[in-house]
Amino acid sequence: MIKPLPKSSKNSLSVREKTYSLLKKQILTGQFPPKKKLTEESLAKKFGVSRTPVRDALHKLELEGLVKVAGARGFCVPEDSVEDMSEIFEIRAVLEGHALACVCKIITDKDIQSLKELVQSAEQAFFRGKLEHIFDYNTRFHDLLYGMLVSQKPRLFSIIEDMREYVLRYRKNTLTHPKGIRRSISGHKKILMALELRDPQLCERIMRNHIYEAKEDTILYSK
Amino acid sequence: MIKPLPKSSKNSLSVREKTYSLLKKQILTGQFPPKKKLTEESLAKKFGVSRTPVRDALHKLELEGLVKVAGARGFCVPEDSVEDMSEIFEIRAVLEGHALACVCKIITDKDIQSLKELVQSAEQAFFRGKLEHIFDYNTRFHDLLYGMLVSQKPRLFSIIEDMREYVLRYRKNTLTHPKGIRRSISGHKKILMALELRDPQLCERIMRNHIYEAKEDTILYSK
DNA sequence: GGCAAAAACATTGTATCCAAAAATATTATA
DNA sequence: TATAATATTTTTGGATACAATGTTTTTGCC
Repeated sequence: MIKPLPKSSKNSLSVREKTYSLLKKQILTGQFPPKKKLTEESLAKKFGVSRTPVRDALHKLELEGLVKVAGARGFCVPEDSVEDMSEIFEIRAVLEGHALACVCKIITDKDIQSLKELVQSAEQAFFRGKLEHIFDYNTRFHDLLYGMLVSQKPRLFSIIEDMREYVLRYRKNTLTHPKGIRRSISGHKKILMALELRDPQLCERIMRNHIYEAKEDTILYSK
Repeated sequence: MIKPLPKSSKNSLSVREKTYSLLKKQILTGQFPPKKKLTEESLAKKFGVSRTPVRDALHKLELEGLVKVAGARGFCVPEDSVEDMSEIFEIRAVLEGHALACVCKIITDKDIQSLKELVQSAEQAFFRGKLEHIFDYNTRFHDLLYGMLVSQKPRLFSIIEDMREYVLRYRKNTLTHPKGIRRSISGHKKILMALELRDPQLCERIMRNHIYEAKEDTILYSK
């Protein structure tokens, strides 16, 4: 017998969702000069949609801190601020420290192996001078790591994702500096070690430290 | 000479903001049965506004986890789930632990004194059997504590606020049980002690523990 | 009566409209 | 010319209209 159909999962994104992710991407890749006012009308024209989905997107992005209200009216991309970035990294350190402690309780040997391979690939890319690949390996390392949390701790996962996304644009600078790369790779090795020991407290400490290092480097190299 | 005017700060809330907080309040006080579909139209009629601000409010509340998409269409208040609540408390433990460590670096003796008075008031209310006041003292204790963070760590503050708000409805039960109250008050005393010592790491440990206790009690007494 | 197709209905998504508010330009006056 | 009052334009907030898409009910067939 044929089953009663998988309930037609909607595969086409709504205009709102498309507008939202497009706008977000453009903001994260620095397409809008900070402080410049974003008007609904012009964005709507740019994306070929009406003001409604643009408004929705702007409001959602405001909650994420990617745009903020400009004076009494309208939105703009906020200026980069060290304090702001610092705070985000601090929150990340605390949350991801906890997340790694959770992960170490459920991770399999196989997953650890995959992570190891990613670190090795990053290291090889570094030695071969392929600095532009390192950012990707880095991202995949973290994605694989936290992907294990999605089902058990969906909220923790999504807050972490938001925060990482937010600082992504700054990180791109850091991870082209040899010193930043070396620190990052050695940090990942320590993480692997802590995971292999399945020691939650150690995991937490190591991850916190890893992110504090990332914070330092990001502040250093974004100037 | 008269100054060029303080730029007329808007004091009247927009319809959207009013709708949002009204709906939120009603959800948090359990006015909508879980799983029942919330339709924009009916809410709009109920609040005497159009669908637009209701839609905005629903989308915002979705991000906070106070409503979730129901099937392919519309929203509903999610059912209480122990896993969900547990996760929130865990995140709170981690974030508020960090927050207290931050607070202990900037808190004044005067603020510590105010906190002490709040704890004493709560204790007296407990001895006098005024259980219904304890919840308020509790809230004021936390408000005063984290209020010190607003300017320096606005994001940390607002995440913590969201999480606390989210579990508020469950806490109300807990804090009418004598055992829960006793644990809560003794937790606050420990927090004060750690603050007086200005020991960040101790602060973090104590606060984490305090919130884990709250989690246990909440799960226990909400059944 | 039970099931499937289709029609009717309900509800959301998107666009547009209008009014209120703010920013900007213009004019009058000193 | 500088400033203040006022008119004009821009832009947003909120309501409404309409289209698209689910959902439910009805109807016809076996």
